[in-house]
Amino acid sequence: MTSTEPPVRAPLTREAVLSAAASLVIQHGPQALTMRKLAAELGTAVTSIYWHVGNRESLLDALVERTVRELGEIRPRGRTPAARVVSLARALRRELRAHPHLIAMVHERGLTERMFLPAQRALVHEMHAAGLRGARAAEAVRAVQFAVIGHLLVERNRERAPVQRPGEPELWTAATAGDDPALARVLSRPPDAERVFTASIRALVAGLLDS
Amino acid sequence: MTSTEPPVRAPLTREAVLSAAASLVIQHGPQALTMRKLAAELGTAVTSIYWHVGNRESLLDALVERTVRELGEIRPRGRTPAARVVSLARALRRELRAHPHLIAMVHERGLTERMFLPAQRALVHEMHAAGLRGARAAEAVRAVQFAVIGHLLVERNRERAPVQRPGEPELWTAATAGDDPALARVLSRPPDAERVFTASIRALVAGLLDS
DNA sequence: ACCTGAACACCGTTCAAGT
DNA sequence: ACCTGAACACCGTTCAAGT
Repeated sequence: MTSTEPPVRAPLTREAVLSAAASLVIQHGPQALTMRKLAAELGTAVTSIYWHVGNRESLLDALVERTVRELGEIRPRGRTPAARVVSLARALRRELRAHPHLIAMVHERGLTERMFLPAQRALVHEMHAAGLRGARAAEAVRAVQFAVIGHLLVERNRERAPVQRPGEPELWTAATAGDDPALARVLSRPPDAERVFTASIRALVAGLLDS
Repeated sequence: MTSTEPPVRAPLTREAVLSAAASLVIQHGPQALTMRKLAAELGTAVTSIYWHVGNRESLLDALVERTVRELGEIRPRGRTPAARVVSLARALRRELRAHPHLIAMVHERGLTERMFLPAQRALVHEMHAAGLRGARAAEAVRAVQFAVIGHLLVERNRERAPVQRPGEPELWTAATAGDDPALARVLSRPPDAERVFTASIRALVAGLLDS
């Protein structure tokens, strides 16, 4: 006798809103997360969302909280402290690259430091093992941290805007490269982000640990 | 006899549109650059702007072109190649920090590489002077470039979202710092971006040049 | 306690119409 | 060649009203 009623929807919850929001961001990027699209996705009125999460700002805050909480633990590998720091940095990069959109949102909402705390602890441990202490160790930790985040931001951006106008190719010919055709060849091609990252971190850590 | 006419406005030009757009961005940030606010600023109808610059996308493109073209030259200082590379990086950072909003737009529109070309040439020169050539030199150039851009992006973000919740202070106590109170003290305070940058670049360049 | 539609003040963009 | 207002399809948010 109830078969002609409108379909019974599961009652809207804060968690359901957050999950739908996350899936929108993961699938179509942050700009796809509008209150109206979210409501459509959930099959509710736009205004219902407001009752559960306040407004768009606090929705984003909550989403970011969730992402930070869910970020996995990372374990260093390798024998020397330098190798272990490099492995931490690479693992961190891999972890953060898993959900680039969400990470971007974390960053944009100023929670990057907080997200980095577990990694920071591990880094401190390795710096101590390498014989650095106090302000020196702290600065080394921060240098690695900035490098990881910085490279991620640069990469994310390259991926989002791959078309470089006029583009490097026509700008690096053998003539402009100080008679170094091999260099011209490498610089005229888009960089391999992973390679640049690994090389940078190795050099950075080497420079930090022996001086 | 023409004194009661509406005030004669200088005819709208593409340049006038670009200048007004730039000033809006510099003063109030990229989100303040809406077509309607721009029209209000110029005292014209919104739609007039479209005649001169096409649409919002091409307006941003043109704005970014202009910024890139106006970026000044940078000269290396110092005696050793390492010192000269560090000085290039620091000058670059200072230059880019002068108009953070515009630089952010350049980056978001994928023109960062292009903007970096003059600096890239100078860096290549120094890498050659330091004895690096070919792929090794190219990778070193890219590492420095990524480091400069990366640090800038991280800093810009810290400045935009200075409120860190819960914040590092309560997270770094002597107890959690592996018995290193000096380190805990440094890590519980917000980093001095300039210091971190200089230390990072020095270590990176040292690591790149001697291995 | 939860959900709704109407309404408001914003967007970018198109288009037909003016000079 | 240049400028205009009206109109369209989008935003986030508020609010009074429903159950």
